[in-house]
Amino acid sequence: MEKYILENQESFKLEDIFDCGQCFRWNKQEDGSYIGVIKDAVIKVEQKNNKIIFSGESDRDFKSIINYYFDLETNYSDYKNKLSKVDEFLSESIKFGEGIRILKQDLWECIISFIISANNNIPRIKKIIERLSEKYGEKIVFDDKEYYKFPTPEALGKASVQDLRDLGVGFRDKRIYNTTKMVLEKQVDLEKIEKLENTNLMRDELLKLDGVGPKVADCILLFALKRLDVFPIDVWVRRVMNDLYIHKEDEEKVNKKELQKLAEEKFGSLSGMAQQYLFYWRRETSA
DNA sequence: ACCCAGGGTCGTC
DNA sequence: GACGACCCTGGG
Repeated sequence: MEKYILENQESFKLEDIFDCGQCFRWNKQEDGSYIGVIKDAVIKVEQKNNKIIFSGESDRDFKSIINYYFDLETNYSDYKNKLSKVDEFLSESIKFGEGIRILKQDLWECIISFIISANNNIPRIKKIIERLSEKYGEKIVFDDKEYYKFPTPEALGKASVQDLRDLGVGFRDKRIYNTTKMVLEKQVDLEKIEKLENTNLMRDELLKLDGVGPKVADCILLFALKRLDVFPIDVWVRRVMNDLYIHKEDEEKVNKKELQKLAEEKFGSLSGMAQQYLFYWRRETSA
């Protein structure tokens, strides 16, 4: 068992990081710690006073996995200072979600996870991803309990449309099936996407995948490819942006272009960060 | 029991 | 560009 301890780490609260909607595979334990699977490693994180303790096992360098995944080279104070100056709403939302960090998640896992997220709710999304991993992912034993890696494209490629439907993914069965095929056949080359410089070129590639529309593409860009200039618009973001800035009676009539433009003007290259603070704030504070 | 919404996308018009 | 359909589950 390896351990890695951080002291006085700025911008790091487990609840904020794991409950802000960016990831689906971290589960809170009874003692307040969280356990999750990062690629091939099961990791446990606990936060006590000013210490953050990571424990787990991995073939790769434990510290570098953590440093990378939790984006520990980035200083979030700079982001927060800039965004807090935008207006009182941002300042308020940042105060609420001060411990948020944007995780650098696996691209493939992120693609499938957000295809599943379409017109779905978070508890169900998490359950579906667990079932997919149990059935098609490799087993790992940690602390005498069983965990499962997220399935590789090759492993998931063994599932038929019907297999997926039987697992409870619903109408997303064909989308997952088709996207897996496209990735396996390299009609969309994930390694190439990761090397692209331009956000729009990356998005164009992602949009070729079945089940990936503008919203899902932007989530993938933000949560796996670390593009902070995107602004994923879902029902919650539309809601909070309308309440704060637009004030239309019927929030469904707020169009996406208007919101994209507003985000670009107000948040610019930090739009993705702003989106997370606003989303988390609005979702957690509304009954 | 019934209705509705949930981190949208797709096919069709 | 607008519109309905779409699996399933939890909550009112």
